Amino acid sequence: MRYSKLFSKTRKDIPSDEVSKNAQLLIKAGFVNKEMAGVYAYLPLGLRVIEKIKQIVREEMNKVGGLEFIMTSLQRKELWEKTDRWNDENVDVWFKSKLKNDTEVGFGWSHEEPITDMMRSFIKSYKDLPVYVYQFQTKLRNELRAKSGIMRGREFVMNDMYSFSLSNEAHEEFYNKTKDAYLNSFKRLGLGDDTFFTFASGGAFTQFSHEFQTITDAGEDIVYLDREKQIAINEEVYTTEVVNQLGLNRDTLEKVKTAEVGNIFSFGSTKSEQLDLYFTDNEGNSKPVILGSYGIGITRVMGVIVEKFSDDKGIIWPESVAPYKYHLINLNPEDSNVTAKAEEVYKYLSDNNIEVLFDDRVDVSIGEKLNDSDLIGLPIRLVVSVRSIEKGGIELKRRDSKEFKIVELKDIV
RNA sequence: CGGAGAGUAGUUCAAUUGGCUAGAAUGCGUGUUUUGGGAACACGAGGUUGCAGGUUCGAGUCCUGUCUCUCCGACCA
Repeated sequence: MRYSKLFSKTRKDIPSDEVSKNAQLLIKAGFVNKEMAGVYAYLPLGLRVIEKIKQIVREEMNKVGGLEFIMTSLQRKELWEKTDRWNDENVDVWFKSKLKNDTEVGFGWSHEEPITDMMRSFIKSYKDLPVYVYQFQTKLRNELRAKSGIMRGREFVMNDMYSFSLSNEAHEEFYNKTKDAYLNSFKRLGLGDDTFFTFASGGAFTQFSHEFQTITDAGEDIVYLDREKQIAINEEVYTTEVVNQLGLNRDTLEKVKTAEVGNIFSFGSTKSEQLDLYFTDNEGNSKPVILGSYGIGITRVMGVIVEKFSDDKGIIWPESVAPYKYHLINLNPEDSNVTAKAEEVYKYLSDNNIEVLFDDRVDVSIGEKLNDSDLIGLPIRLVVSVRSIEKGGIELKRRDSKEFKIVELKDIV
């Protein structure tokens, strides 16, 4: 991609009303644009990051047997009335509207009810189970107060998976596989070292639900962490009884601030019973399907990554989610030799399907190009300049390092 | 939803007690110079001071309403 063709620009100043680090950096570097409080547009660079995150999660969900699909944003009121969650007193984040004929509809803040209802058409027999489906959906939530930049918006991208199993044992097995898939996802997303499996309040069916909490000051949760055992307890269920039950020692737990990046939840048969999702077992008995719900906040993960990986110059993307791997700079576009060499490098990388952002701008100062490169934060910077050619080639520098070396074309990849 | 604060150029901010043609930086445009860390100079464009109403000889400034934004709290299945 040629930077000269990219419409989004870096900027020196950011709107004063944006205080969160993630949104400040993402706006400054030209990844997102704020539409209104808690609502952000994702520009070409930002979208590439989202797609990278989605792809990692997609691969992990596929590994446990998930099938990708996509549900609707418009939802029927009746379904949510069956579970008593249409009422604004029970769910305070609804966006609601009306069809022209006055039929009330809701905008999807979750898809648990619609998917459970939809499965009534497809799950009739024990032979139809299990079913694991997931989607990447824009969720709409009428938050009373949006905050923390892209980490808590009114419109955000979420990966949600739903499991339909024929017994608690079968559910349990899938649940644990998914837990590992989640941990693996966060590892691949660059958050592995600071993301912990966390016991949290569970609702009616189970004592706990499980969250994946990433340590960051930008978070909104407090957890008590046992680093050795790699598990944590959310403040909301932190009691001596729970500590003992989990075989932990209160004295060795570390209190840390975290952001919830994922959540997995067992519904048992409660929701199936409410929405009438039953199957016939091999003895002809009618039984409720066992449900599980699993979610990863895609855009929140992006925000957390920015919060954690940056310095005073800008973002430092983990390689797995960086919009491009290489940031190629033609530092002296007025010099025909330099330009020819830079174009050669660009062609070489492009021909080999290697992701590269090529700063080919001719009317921009050297300092601005170098600063933009630090701000955007791609993993590897390649500079072609009069000086680099004198030294024998291309200057290669990692974003997270101060050292650089001179390399030739064939050494880049 | 409770509490607090703020809306002036694309952006960041000024503007004395209510008083001159609402300024500066940055960004943008043109030109000259410059070239390894957001370069220098010159010229230029850019505003219904969020919106509506009111008080006044006179309102960015005071009053009323309204919209929006931000922060703290509550909420976050």
